[in-house]
Amino acid sequence: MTKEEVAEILDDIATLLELQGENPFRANAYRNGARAVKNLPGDLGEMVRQGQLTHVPGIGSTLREQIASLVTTGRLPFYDELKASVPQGALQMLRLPGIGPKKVRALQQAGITDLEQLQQACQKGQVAAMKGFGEKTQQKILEGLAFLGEVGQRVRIDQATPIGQRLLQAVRSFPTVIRAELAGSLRRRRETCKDIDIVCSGDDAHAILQAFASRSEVRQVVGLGDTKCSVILEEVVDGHRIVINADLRVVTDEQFPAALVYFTGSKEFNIQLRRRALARGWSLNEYELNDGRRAIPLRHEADLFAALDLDFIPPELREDTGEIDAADRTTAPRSARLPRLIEVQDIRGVFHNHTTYSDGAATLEEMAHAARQLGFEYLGIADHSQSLTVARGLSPERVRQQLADIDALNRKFRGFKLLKGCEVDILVDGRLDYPDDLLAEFDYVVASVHTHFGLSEEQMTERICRAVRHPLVSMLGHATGRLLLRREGYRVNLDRVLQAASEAGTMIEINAQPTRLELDWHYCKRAKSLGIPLVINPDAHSVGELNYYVYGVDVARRGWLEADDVFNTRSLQEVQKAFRTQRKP
DNA sequence: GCCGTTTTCGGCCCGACTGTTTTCAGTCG
Repeated sequence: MTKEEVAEILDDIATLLELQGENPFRANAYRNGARAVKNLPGDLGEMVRQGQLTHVPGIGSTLREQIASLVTTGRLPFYDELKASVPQGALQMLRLPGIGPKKVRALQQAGITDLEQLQQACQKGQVAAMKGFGEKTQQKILEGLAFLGEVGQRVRIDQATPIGQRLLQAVRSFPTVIRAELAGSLRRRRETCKDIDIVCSGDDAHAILQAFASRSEVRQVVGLGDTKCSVILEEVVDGHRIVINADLRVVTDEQFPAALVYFTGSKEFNIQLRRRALARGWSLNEYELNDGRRAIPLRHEADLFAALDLDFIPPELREDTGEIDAADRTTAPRSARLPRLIEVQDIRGVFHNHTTYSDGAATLEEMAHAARQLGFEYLGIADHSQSLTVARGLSPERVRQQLADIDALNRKFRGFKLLKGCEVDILVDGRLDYPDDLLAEFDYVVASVHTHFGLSEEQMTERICRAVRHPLVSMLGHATGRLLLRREGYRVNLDRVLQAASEAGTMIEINAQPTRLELDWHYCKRAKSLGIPLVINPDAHSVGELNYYVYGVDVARRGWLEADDVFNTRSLQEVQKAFRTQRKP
């Protein structure tokens, strides 16, 4: 069982305990445990066997035993019993806005155990009559039922970003607004967002909130108070209708720095920051940092960090995975420091891109032109290999033709070069889809899994490790095959894959397609610690998709990567040299 | 359930908003 699966079960247990009306702190302990497991460095099975879970904060004796049971037997009787005692419908009710564990419990005790019964009870007016409920709650449930599956779903970052940017510009243009910034997961550049958070400072909060609530893209005003407005937006992005929540919070300009930190989160990061303030007898909330006598004057976010003896922590790192310790100015000698994160302009080229030769929409020439427009020094072409017929994978003859075309084009370029690569399929047994003599003709080779997703974890891990160890493979393509919000990745032990890559000197791709965004940032951090170079690749199938590399930079930043950790920050010469030396005879 | 330079028991971040209430519980972030 993978770390992710174990973490999900612990998280489920937390939810089930809440639904049972258990002590909320006990439930929270399971959520913390889930997070701790997810962030563990290394192979969970190995750590359990070695007894290394003993010193992990957030995992005590009970969780340790339960995790061991899950890892060694794949089962946890406690979880099974808990699951059996809570009706499936209860979990679905939790997805309704405004409905939490307490209300679900009340409904269950009234004999309403699934969504269908809930709808009927609301229509008959029975829910409004229950203690603690009322007309409005009943109406809200009915509205929630109508939009279930639409509102409250997470949205990909490439879809949320343009909506957030437009909204932010609008807020900045409202009269009396002084400062405004995106906050929340969008500012932390998470792969997906549940809502769009904006914080602003201004003199007339009422007018600002009114202007926000009256925007044309607002479908519904969910809440409107003195300092805060919550709406549901409906917008079309790239031809897709997106429904997403948006919150605006208005504070005074003196409060803005503390508010921005607070609403940027993450929640776990905020808790740690607040604990740090408490530890010195201070207090921190969304308005101010107070030393017990007065609010400490803050002009910018960095002032708040400095007041707590911390270096400025970039939003992408605020996940409570060690960034506060790394930023701590009081520990001497500094054991760990915050990384100087990679930036978009550090990228000099990308390696995994398709053309009309296989399933791309643009020709070699068009792709090269677009890459030069982006200021790249080089562009790697890596079309699909022969067995991937659905993507018009290239036969050896066709791909040799492509290599000749690239040579011809390169003779025309000054200060720019097309690099010759391929995205070779990793066959079901871990062999590659081209013979070695052909692979040796490329400048570099990306190896990816596109078929047989249903293998067991053991088989898939072996399959990928074998490809990663192949002396002609330069980098592993999209490491787990996940499609965000649509498909889980295949079952694979990534810790073993990383180990194999580290030993073989094989690089690993950060696939910057916003539908994929893997290697997941948790593992980027781990890859870095193993000395594996990461490669940001847009996996572009058209000219426009070359721009996706910026989302790969987001992932890299969340994974603590510096420019030196990412292969495509190197110059053309360095890249070519590295590819050559990677292939030891 | 976890955790400990105040503690092995008694805490566990904290405020806004809503709706159902006559003073506050539940939800949310």
